[in-house]
Amino acid sequence: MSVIPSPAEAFLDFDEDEAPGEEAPLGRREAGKAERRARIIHAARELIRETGNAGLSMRVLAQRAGVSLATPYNLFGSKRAIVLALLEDVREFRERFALLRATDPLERIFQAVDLQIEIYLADPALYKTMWAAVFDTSDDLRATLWNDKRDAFWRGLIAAAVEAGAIGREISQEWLQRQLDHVFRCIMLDWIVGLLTPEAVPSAAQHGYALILKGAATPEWSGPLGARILASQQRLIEAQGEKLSPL
Amino acid sequence: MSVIPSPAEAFLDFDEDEAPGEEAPLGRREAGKAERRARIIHAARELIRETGNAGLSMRVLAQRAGVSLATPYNLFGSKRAIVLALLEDVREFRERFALLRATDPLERIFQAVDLQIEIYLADPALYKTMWAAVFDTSDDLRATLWNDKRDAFWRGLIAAAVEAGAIGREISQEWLQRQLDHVFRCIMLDWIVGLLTPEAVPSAAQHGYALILKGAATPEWSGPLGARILASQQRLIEAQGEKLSPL
DNA sequence: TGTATAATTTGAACTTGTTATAGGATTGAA
DNA sequence: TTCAATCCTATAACAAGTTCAAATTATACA
Repeated sequence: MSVIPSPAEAFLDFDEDEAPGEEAPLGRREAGKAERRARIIHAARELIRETGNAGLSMRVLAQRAGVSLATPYNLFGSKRAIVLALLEDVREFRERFALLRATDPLERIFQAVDLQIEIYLADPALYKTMWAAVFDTSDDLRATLWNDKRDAFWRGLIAAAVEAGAIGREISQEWLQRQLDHVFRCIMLDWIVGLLTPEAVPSAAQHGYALILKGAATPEWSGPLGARILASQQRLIEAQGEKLSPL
Repeated sequence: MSVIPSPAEAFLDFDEDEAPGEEAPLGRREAGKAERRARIIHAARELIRETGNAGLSMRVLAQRAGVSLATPYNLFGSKRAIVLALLEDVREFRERFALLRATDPLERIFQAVDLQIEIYLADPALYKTMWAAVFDTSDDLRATLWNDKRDAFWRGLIAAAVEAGAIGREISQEWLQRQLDHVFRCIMLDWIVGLLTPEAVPSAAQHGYALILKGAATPEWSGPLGARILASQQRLIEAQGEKLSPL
């Protein structure tokens, strides 16, 4: 019985356990499969970068990858699964985040958000299609993006803020994280459909995160967050004045 | 030159100006067009209610409406536009909201959110497909849902809260509304893909709105909002304990 | 080593949203 | 009433995602 590996699994394989302890029994069949899979992923990256979202046709992809049209479906399951399988940025994200040094636990959260957005906006063609796939409601691949590693990272940041006394202990960390994620996701959505200009995206995220975090913060930490709200909305209004009104 | 009316226009027509002053020159051609349009809308409603999201095929829809396959495209433009044209709930929403009497301006916001959610959850088949169309990023119908009337209503609620001294005057009302909307939209998204059980949806919305509003609130109004955060997250955690973990 | 079995690629076919073309109906003017 | 212009409908076709039966290949076992 062949099981189609979810993008999340493929992603997990990539991420940490690079321990090559159990690669020995890789028969010729598995090796070929892995190579085809890699070729498909590679071709998909190329095609998206070249032609953008709409340019990724399964027939062109199959031709480019040197396989038949049905093979991507056997190996990944659907077009959407292929697009989501491109998401392996967490390694890069972790490396770059490790370089940041912020003592303030809330500052760390904002830096993480900024970094995430910077990565996405640096490669719009790729990540716009990827995020469009996230918002595709046709099939049931929702668990893909919110994998455990990603969750654990953000929950760690929030837990640190609680430990530092920035966020009240009575606040549910799980739901705080979730509401923050709502803001992040919708900002990505507004970005890919053009309701937010790239310049406004970081400020919009800062603004939303600051609002929610201030709602969850202890009184002592409320002040800086209020200042951050004002600063980010100032940037947003200014950017809006220059460009056409994005709303 | 025939102009395809956007769903937003059709929606606006429906909403307020029912003044039948200019219906006289409705020739036989226009009358037939209006009737076909109504038949298509009616058939779309039926089909979605019967078969759910995936069951709405354009061929079946055309057959059910007694028109040719091309007619819905001529009259509406796309399948997505038809689904979005089903959105005419604002009249019902306004009527029911007018019945609510809350002196507290923030309470009014929470009641409006609850009411909105109640309307959506009362007809899951229809509104799940409708919201799925909202999150469809393929074409450029994004301005449809966020029409001026809807915006004006919510902005009015926020402005009233500012006037009452509940929300700081230094807060940008436009961006506050937008961040609230982010939470609302993502909660709808989580609902339609099954990440949120119907029972959890109202509490999740209350929770998100309370967090953001507390972040924007004046100190005097912060206390009740904090209580609301705790109450809603309590409900969420309890609901989570009963069901399978929705995350 | 040879063969049976299971898994996997493949090319064709199916479904569905969308569009181009051709034919037909409606309106306004002579 | 009749003619011409215009708009609309319907058929067919196209493009893209997805699936299915058959061929092909690798593995397991004698």
